[in-house]
Amino acid sequence: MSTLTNAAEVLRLFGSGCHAITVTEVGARLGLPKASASRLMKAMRECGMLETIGDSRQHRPGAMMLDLAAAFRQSSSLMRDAAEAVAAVTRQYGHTGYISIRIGQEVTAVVDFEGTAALRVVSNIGQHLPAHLAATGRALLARLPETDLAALYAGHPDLDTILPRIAACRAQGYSLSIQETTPGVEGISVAVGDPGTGEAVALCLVYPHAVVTPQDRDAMIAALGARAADLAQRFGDPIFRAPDFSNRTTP
Amino acid sequence: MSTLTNAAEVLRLFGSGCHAITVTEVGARLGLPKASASRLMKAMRECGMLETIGDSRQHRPGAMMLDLAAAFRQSSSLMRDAAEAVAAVTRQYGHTGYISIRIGQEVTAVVDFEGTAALRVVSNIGQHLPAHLAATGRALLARLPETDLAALYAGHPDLDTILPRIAACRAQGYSLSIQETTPGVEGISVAVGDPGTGEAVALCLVYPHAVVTPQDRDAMIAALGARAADLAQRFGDPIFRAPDFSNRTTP
DNA sequence: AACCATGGTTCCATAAATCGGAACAAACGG
DNA sequence: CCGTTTGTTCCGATTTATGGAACCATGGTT
Repeated sequence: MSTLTNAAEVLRLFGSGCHAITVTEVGARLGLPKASASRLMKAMRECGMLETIGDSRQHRPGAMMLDLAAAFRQSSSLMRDAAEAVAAVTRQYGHTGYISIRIGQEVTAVVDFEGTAALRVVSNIGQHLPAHLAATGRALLARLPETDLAALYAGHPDLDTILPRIAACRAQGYSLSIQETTPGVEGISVAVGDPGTGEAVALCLVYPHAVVTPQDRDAMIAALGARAADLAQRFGDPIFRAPDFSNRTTP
Repeated sequence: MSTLTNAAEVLRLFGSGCHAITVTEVGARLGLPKASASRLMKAMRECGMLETIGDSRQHRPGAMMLDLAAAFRQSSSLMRDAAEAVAAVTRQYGHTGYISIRIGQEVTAVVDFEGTAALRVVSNIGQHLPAHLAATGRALLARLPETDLAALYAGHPDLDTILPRIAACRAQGYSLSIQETTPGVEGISVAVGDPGTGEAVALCLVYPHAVVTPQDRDAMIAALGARAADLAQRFGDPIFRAPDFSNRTTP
């Protein structure tokens, strides 16, 4: 294994809920001798990929990662415009909004806008969720051709539940999640893509389940859908389908 | 130069306003033969540090950088709590807020909260500014002992302007920036640190110059100062000084 | 359609980096 | 103060990177 690969493995350790690591921990989790872990992390510190927290032995990603994440977001006009669209809807309704992308079977939030309502959901950027268990994920999966979707989830234990659920999202043009990942939290999502780059993003609004009536919800879905439709037209997305309540299959 | 160093150099190219690069461009800007640039970037792609945009030859940072930036933010309870504090003030006044950190002579925004006011400033995370030209930067510089400050700016052409300006910030306990980096935009900032880790962050509010009266401004400075004072007490920051309008030296 | 120009990849011998075990140093906790 | 845990340095053998040149691919132009 080369240095670069090992460095990437170290960085990957920060993936889910891990904010700080030590040399020993890296050695243990990657199966590296501590000499190698020590040398590697020293090199990573010296080039800015890692930094120590204060002068403790704890390491976190270097501050340069802030710039890289920003570059990632800015690299796609779809993401920029989608963020702008969600921000507008968030301001209109006061509920937290964000945009997500799918990577394989997972979704990650890219940008978020905290709501202003008294009861609001605080979203957590950088957290991965199984795509089929999130509104954003299903909205994105619904964009895949049936064959790709089947291939992606081939052998998955819940395959029989997943496919029809995605199909329903495809038919109704939006996706809904009621207290699925977090108790009391409900979310709606609509996806749009850019055929020029092959990217797709999900626009999403989350709010406390208790404070929103079905009528409010439909209004927000329509608002999100209208913004997404605008994006779809501007980017020439041939897959986008606007929310259609007559095909509603969710409560 | 080792592979890791070169990889870091490549990533650093995304630093300021550059969202996408090609193999040739990397070769040119780093002075690498294109064979090396090609091999390096291929390796970086394979380990997730880079990805191509669509199937073009443009590269951007890998999606993993989103997680790393999130880990960076979450690694510090000071940053987390400061973000929470700014979010509260942003909701209260409707103006965009963010927190920044200083790295050498520069400041970078870490988290931001977009305002809700009709006229609002859209902040840009991941953008570097010279610390002495930003409200956040001066608030952070004012935390340095005079000797460290002088050392940091030794030989700087504007040294004679910078030092007194920082001293003024130190005396009044906050920092003000009127149409300094962006026409029509005004910002206020207060800094607080965590002696445990040696970190310091600046809390900041930005808004259109025209819509805020001096009275409003003082109220917002006081609100920001109160939140910062709370943080300072909880973290045991010995340097923090609350805003003191009797020492006011700015308009 | 053929061509050129640009940008990207592969090949190869040389040269330089990494590898892990073990000894060493530092920091921590009791 | 000492034992324990954690991190760093040293070393030659081995693996890997390096860059020039030749080789493909792509897209635009005549």
